[in-house]
Amino acid sequence: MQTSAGQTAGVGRPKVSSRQLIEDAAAELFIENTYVGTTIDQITTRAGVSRATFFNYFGAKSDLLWFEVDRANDSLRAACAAASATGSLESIRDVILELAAGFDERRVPLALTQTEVMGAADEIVQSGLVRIATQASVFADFLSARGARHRDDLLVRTAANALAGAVAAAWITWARDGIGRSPLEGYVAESVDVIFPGIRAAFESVARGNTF
Amino acid sequence: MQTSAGQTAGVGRPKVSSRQLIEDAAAELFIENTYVGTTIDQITTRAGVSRATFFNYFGAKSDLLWFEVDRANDSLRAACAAASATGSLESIRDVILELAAGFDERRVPLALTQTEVMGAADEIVQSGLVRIATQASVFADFLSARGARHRDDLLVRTAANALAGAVAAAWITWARDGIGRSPLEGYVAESVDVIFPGIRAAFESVARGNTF
DNA sequence: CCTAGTTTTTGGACTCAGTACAGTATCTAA
DNA sequence: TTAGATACTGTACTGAGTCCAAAAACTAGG
Repeated sequence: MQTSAGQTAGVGRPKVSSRQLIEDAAAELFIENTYVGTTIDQITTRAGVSRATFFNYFGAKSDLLWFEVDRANDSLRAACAAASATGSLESIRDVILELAAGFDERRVPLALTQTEVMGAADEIVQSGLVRIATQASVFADFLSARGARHRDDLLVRTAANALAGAVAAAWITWARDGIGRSPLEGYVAESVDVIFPGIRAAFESVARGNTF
Repeated sequence: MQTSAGQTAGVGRPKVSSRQLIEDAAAELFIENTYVGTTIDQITTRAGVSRATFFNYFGAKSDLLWFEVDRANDSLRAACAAASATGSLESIRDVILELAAGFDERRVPLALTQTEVMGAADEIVQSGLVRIATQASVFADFLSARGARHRDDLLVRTAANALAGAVAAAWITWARDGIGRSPLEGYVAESVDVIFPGIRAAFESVARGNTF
């Protein structure tokens, strides 16, 4: 769950490229033996690193499935923080679409290649759901800042969850459509636009002082 | 993950009330030692049952946190199946509200009492997310039947996820509001009505043959 | 060169959830 | 009584995740 940049300024024992080694070894082994059929021991052995080191870099085995998404979520959080200062409520939509547009089409998350192979083990599903929830949390922060409402407010939570659900639907459908699909951005736009007008209306209604 | 009704028609060794014994022992121990601080061994020992029996009744420790919700989801699935034969798209809203109205206000899921005590361990969050995903899956089945579209269709998925997200937002906010809150049904209605018009419109637009 | 301080890496012991399965207990039906 | 069915138990195993003390590799300062 860490994304440590690892800028060792000089002091202390320097990092070996452990993180990258582990990621690569894992990617190989997942292809050979599937995610479930691969143990952390095998990964660290192939990476030429001790098992304990694994947990210096990753909080859980399932983190290996979601680097791309985790990085994307980091970008999302940054973009939201920037937009929440200046932008309107509408800007959340823009941020979401930009993120989708900027996502490297060729780097489909490892997780999704795994679900194609086998029927998506519980562990994979759950770790994916965590990422969706994380995204919802980012949305909630943005919306509560924009709407001047509490983070736990029903409207904020509803909007955040619904948005995250819609985005997830788009990403999953896009991933399932396989090679030859149209760009991710279009999927996300379609999906979000089903939901967004209702959210906009609700926030405007609240802003006008109607009870909610 | 099972909810076996356990109607032993007669043949075979009759069940002792193992399931109930386990549930009760767990509820006690969770209060005494919290969820994370309780092991399956302790639960089965107090229940006077072997550890192996635990896994005859529950697929995972976290299932103990969600009986009520799992039962509610079973009802939901049944109601959706019934409604998908006769009702309109609108009936999904009715089903959701009925479920909320029928939920025993005093039986707040064990999970939520746990998150109050401590900061919601990952395991608890994840098992909760699984329930939300299950609900989304039920919605997707209904919507694909009603809309004559495939279960993996982008619109179906979007609507199902957004609905599930909205419902979850309502339940969580309701639970957090603690004693003295207004009925759950009101929360759910507010939440769903932010989302639902957009979904209705999208399905109608599709039904008219517009590209989506 | 030596030393002190810092950070990464390692090895090993541990807990606990979840799986597998063979064997036993308790019931019904014939 | 016996055969078949189902519920329960004991036991052994795998593997994820935690903890911690110690070693390794480096820098800076004397």
